[in-house]
Amino acid sequence: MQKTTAAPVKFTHVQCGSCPIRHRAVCARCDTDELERLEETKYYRSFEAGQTIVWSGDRMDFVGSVVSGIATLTQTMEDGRRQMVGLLLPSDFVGRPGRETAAYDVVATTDLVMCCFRKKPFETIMLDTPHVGQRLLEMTLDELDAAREWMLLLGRKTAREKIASLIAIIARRDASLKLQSSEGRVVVDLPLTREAMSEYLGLTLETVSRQISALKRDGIIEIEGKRHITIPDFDLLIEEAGDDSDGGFLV
Amino acid sequence: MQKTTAAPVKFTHVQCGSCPIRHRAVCARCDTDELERLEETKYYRSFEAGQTIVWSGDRMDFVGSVVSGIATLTQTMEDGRRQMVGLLLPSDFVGRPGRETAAYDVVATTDLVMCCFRKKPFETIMLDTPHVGQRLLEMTLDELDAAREWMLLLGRKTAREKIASLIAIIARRDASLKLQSSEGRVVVDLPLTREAMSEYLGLTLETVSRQISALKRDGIIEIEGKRHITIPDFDLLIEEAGDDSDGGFLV
DNA sequence: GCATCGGATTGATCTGGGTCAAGGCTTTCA
DNA sequence: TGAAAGCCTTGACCCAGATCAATCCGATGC
Repeated sequence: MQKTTAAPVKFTHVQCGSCPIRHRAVCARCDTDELERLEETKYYRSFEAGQTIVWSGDRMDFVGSVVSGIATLTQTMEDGRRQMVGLLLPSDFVGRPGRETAAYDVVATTDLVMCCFRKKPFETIMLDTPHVGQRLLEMTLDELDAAREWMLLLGRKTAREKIASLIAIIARRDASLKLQSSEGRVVVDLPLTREAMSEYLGLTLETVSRQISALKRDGIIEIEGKRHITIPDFDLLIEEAGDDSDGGFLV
Repeated sequence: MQKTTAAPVKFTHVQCGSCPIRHRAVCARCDTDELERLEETKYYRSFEAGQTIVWSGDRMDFVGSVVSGIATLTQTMEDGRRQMVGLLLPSDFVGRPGRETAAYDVVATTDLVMCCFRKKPFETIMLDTPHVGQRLLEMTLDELDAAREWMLLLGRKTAREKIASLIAIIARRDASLKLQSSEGRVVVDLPLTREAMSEYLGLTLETVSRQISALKRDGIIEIEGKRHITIPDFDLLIEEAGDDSDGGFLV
C-alpha cells in the first residue's frame, strides 16, 4: 500500500457529510488514536418514514448526523398543538452532548439513515480532541442563526411569505448540496407533507394548501404532482418571502 | 502576599457572571498565562437606555457579556416589521466568534454595562484554551434550547399564553439570579416596555396591553404602576402559559 | 402651575388565517 | 375492479388579534 495515488478513503467518511468526525480523512491535526476510538463506537441506524426516533423526555444515549432522508425536531403541547423546531437534512447533527434526555420528539419524515455515536465515548473524545468541540460549536452557532431566522418567520411573516420562505430555504439547501441549478430556473422536490409544512410554519395545513395554490395561480411557482416544484424566477420568490437574509444562493 | 486567607479575587470576575472567563478565579485547569492574556484585552463599556450598540450588518469586533441592564437582539424587515430574537440579561453572552459582522441589531433597552473582549485575541485564546470553547458550546446550546422554546411560543401560543409565558420566563430568570422568592408569591419588575414585549412575542403593543389587563382582571397577576408585577400563585400563571417546559423554578 | 412628551390603556372596526366540512386524486391491498 | 386509506384541495363561515383612533397618566421642563 504505497502512496501511489490519493490515500484510500473509507466510504463512511464521505457519507457522513459535515458530521464532526468527517475530518479524519482530511485533517492533519487529528490525533489518529483518538479518532480511531470514536470510529469504533460509530454505527448506522435506519428508520422508516413516519417512525419516531426518540420521544421528548426519553433517554437519548447517542448523538449522530443524518446520512440520507429527513428528520424533524418537534415540540408538542398537552393539548396537541405542535411546532417543528428543527429540520434535519443530510449532514445535519442531532443530539446534545451533556444532556441525558431528549427535549423534543425526533421523527423520521422520510426513510432515514443516521450515522450515530454512543454519547459517552463521544463526549470523552470531545474533551480530548478540541477541534471536534470547535466544529460542534460552529455547527451549533449556525443552527442558532437558523433558529433566529425562523423566529422572524414565525413571529412576523404572513402566510404567503412563510410559504415562499420555506420553499426558498429548501431550494437553497438542496442546491448547495447538489450544486445544481440550471440558470435561474430552480427545481425542488418538497420533502414534507402539507401537514409537516404547517408544523414548520405555525399555520394550519389548509392555509398551507391555499397559499401554495395562490403562489401557483400567480405564476411564482409551477407544480407537478403534489411535491415537485419549479421556480421560474428565484428572485421573484425571494421577493414574496419578504426576505432580507444574506441569502448567497449558491455558495 | 502570603497565602493566609483565600486568594485575592478581582472584582471583575464576580461581575462577569457566567462569561467564559469567569472561571479564572476558580478553575484549576486554567492556564494562567493564557487567561492573563485574555484579561488584558478585557474592557467595560456603558450604554444608555435606547442606544443601539451595533446595527445589523455592521462590523462587530468584540464579544462580551452583559454585566448589568438589558440588551436585545432584533431582526428588522425592509418594511419595518421587527422581531426580537434574543433577550440578554445579566451574565448573557453576545457575539459570535468567527463572524465579521453583526447579524442583528443589538440594542440596550435599559442603561447597560457590558464586559467586552476584542474578538481576535478572544478567538486565539479559544483555540488555545479548550475549556473556554467548551463553556461557549454549553452556553450556545442553552441559547438554542431557549430559541426553540421561543419558537413554540411564536408559532402556536395564543396572545394570552404568550404574555403569561413571558412573565414566567422573566420571573424565573430573575429568581434564579437573586435566589429570592417569598414562598409562592413572586414579584417581578418587567424590564421591557409594552412595545419591546410586543417585539418579543410577535404581537402588537395594543394586544400586549389588553392581555396584561385581562390577566390582571382575572386575578392571575397584580400590577403596581406599569411594570411592577406580583404573581400571587405562580402555578396559576404557568397554567395560563400552557407550558410543558421542565420549568425547574428555583435551581 | 401648565405644557409637553413618551409610554400605556381602551374602544370600534376590520381581516387574515383558523375551523368545519365536503370532495378529489393516488396508491395500496383484497 | 373496487374499496379503503392517505394526502391534498376548496368552499363557507367565524373569531383572535391587527388596525385606527381617542384618551390617560406620570415624568420632565419652563
